Amino acid sequence: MTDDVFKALADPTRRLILDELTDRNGQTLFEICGRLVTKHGLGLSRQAVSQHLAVLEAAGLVSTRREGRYKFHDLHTEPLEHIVTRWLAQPDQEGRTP
Amino acid sequence: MTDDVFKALADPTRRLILDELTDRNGQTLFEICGRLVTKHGLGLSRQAVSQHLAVLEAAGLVSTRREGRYKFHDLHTEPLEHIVTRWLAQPDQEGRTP
DNA sequence: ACGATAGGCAAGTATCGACTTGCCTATCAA
DNA sequence: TTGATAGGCAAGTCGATACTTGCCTATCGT
Repeated sequence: MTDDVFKALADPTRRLILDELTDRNGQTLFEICGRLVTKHGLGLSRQAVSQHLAVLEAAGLVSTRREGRYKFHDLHTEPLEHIVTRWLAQPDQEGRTP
Repeated sequence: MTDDVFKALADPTRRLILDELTDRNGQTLFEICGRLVTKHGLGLSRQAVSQHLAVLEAAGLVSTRREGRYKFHDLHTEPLEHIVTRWLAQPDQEGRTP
C-alpha cells in the first residue's frame, strides 16, 4: 500500500504530473500531455503519460471520472500526508547524541 | 536532489533500514544486517545492505562517522520534511477553481 | 606477527520499469 | 454515416537497479 505510493513518487515525470494536477485539478490525458510537453519540454508519448497516470491511480494519488469521451483526473493528497511521519515521529527533539 | 530522496525511499528494504535507524541511531553495517535478517526475515547479503546504505547516504538521509574499524550510521530526517509539502501546499482549503 | 572482525571494490546477472509502436474502441460533430 | 477526437490494450525494447560472488584492505585482540 505505502509501497505503491513511494514507487509512484519515485519517477520525476509522475511528480511533474502531480504538480500539474495541483495547479489545475480535473485535467484530461491530453491536457496533461500538452502541459508536460510545452511547460517542461519533455518529449514523451501519450501512452507514456497514460501509463504514469495508471500508476498514480493505483497508488491512490489520482482518481478518475469519466464524462462522455473525456476522462478527468483528480488529485488525492491523503496518501501523502502520513507516509513520511513514520520517521519523523520524534516531533522536533532531534536527539543527537554527540 | 529531491530526486535522490524519492529514489532512495522507493525501495522497501531501504525504508526498513530507516525504520531500524529510527529505532536506534548510530548502528554499524553488521548490526543493521542482523536486524533485517532476524526481525524482518529478509535474506540478503552484507553487500546488498552496504549498497542500500550508500544510496541512503547519497540522498542525505544517512550520515556516517568512522571510529576505528567501526562505521556508524546516523539518520538524517531533514530531507524528508519538505519533499511532500510541495503538493500539500494548500493547507486544508482544497481550492477547486471553477 | 597472526587471526579474526568490520568493511570496501568491482564485475556479473537478472529482474523491473519507462517508453515506444501499432492497432483497436468509443464518443461527438457535421 | 463519416471523420475527427479521446482514450485503451498488448507486445517489444532497453536501460536502470537490486543482488550476488570473489577478492582485497584496515583495525583490533592476543
